[in-house]
Amino acid sequence: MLKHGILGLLNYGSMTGYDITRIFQDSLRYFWNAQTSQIYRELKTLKANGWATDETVAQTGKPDKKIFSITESGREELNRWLISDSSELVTREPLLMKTFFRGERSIPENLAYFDGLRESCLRFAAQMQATPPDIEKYATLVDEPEKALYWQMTAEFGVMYVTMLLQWIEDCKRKLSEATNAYSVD
Amino acid sequence: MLKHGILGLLNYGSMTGYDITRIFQDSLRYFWNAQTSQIYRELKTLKANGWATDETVAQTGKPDKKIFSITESGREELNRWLISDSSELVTREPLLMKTFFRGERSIPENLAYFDGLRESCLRFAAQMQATPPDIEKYATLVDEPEKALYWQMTAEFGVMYVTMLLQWIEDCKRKLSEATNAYSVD
DNA sequence: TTATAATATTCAACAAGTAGAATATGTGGA
DNA sequence: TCCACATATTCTACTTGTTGAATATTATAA
Repeated sequence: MLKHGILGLLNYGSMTGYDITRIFQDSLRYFWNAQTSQIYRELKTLKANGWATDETVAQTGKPDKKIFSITESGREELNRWLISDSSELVTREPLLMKTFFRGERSIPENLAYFDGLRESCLRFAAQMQATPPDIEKYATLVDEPEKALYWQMTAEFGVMYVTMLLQWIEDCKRKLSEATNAYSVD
Repeated sequence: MLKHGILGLLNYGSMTGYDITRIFQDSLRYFWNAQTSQIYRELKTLKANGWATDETVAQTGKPDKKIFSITESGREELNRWLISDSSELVTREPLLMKTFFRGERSIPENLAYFDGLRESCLRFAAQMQATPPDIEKYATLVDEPEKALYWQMTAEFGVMYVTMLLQWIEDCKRKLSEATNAYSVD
């Protein structure tokens, strides 16, 4: 999956591992967390598969860099991936795993747990609000402006997701308050 | 994470790898996909860490089984995990990775792509509707009925998530229709 | 002068997840 | 009789993701 994400970026234009790392941090981080080390490793795999080539460029004032370019075979692979069937709705939701087993802890502690989640959501939402300009920035990467449409969709997913999460958290807290009232009749 | 999920189940009562596999398929599959081979492997790790013990029980008419039980140290680990900070909102959303790069494909094809996603969501929603009885079934596993409250929360997350997804898909399709009208003026 | 930030890449070790087959036992139905 | 099914576990090989450090160059600011 990360392989194909990188291939997708290279398809916009040749770039270095460093560029890719920054684009991930700026734009794709909201739905995919990639470590620098993993990006460089996948670039090697891409090259080994013949999906990309690299060229070392000496620079003055900066370390040398390796510019990666997608190959024809890489473009084919990208499209193969895009048209492949993917009814993969279920990934892993660490959040829910931890919620599922919270019966072990007290209701007040769990209320605090949900408050913590709420803060994370608000931080995330604030970051989402702060970053739309980045999408504009990378829009210069592509030739046709319609492509930015799909980027916008993923950004909107982020907004909807965090809104839903906040709603869910409120529902959970309400349930816990009701449970507190129900179990502590004094 | 899977380790702790298994630990959480063992905390409800001693059980075999086979039991755990079925519980994952019945109840936790909606937010965590676990392979049988992985479950058995993690059980070995749990034992190696001293978090669980196992006892082989011979059966008549069925193969022998290994019943795993959580240890005191395992309970401590479970609680350590539960109280540990986890502002891990961002996992990986393969769905969005594929959406992000759809600019490569035509608008009609992408409309079909979203229709496919919609079908997956509807299937998922139908399955969600069909499975609530399973939660009731496993409710007999626990001593205190309040614990089922948290299971219900994760189930409701599933419903809200799929509802949100369907809404998002409609929004995306609408955007694409508008784009079609905008770019093909004839 | 010294620290630090930005640029740029690499590596080792480990943990976690995927894919798929292999093995074994007995029941119930066609 | 033979097949499918439920029960129950194991294994190999591979891919992917995590952690954290190491290395190198130059500009800029304190």
